Amino acid sequence: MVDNQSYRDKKVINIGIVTEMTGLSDRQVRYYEDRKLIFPERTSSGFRKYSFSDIERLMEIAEQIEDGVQTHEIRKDLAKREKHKMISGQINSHFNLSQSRERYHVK
Amino acid sequence: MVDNQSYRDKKVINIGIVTEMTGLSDRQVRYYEDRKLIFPERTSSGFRKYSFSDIERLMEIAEQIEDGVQTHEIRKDLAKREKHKMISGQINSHFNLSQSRERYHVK
DNA sequence: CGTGTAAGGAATTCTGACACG
DNA sequence: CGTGTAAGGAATTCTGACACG
Repeated sequence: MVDNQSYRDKKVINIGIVTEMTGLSDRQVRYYEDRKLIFPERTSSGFRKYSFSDIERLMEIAEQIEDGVQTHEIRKDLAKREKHKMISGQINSHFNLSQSRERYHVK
Repeated sequence: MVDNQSYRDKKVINIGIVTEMTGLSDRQVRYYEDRKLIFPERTSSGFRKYSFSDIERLMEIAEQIEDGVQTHEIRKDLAKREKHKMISGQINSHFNLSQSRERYHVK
């Protein structure tokens, strides 16, 4: 079954639960989205929906921020990882959709 | 890691997503709770929170209802299953909390 | 019995902005 | 740069009840 993985990645969690689980403020969570570090989905009415893996990701981000890493750097690390995934053949949808173009601009 | 299981059982999903995923109405979902077929948690403000396994359970319930099985019967089947789990040593919290007393009354 | 619905209220989330630094 | 906050509005969820059957 591929189900466990899908539970981990399925975006069904409101921001309220996310802040509770991560200890971050909603302001922080939204800001990291603005900085392109996380990619929640939206309900038709505009509510953000997160997955468990988003929550894990946020905890990683929080650690780095505490260590003084800037969002810009964290973002570059993400790009690096995604690149490896591409190479290994694991396509990531948000990467394809929102980052592939940019990669050829960012120098 | 025990994490996959915890994702499955962690109650973090609002009723809106549940109705969307199961195709049931909120009225139905709440009714099945009233009938003691599912056991969502509550936020401090009273919002119901469901897990992925709750959603799976709801789909099972929906099937049985369609087959004309009454909630009362579905509930008894649940009790039966829980009993087996007890025997095999897998304690289930809601069973312990809300049903163990009852078992000695229900004839 | 199982489910639909209108009703009123309370809690959640959203965006854009000002603030500090 | 990263985060707090007050502001106003829109969408969500909650409960108890009436309805049908």
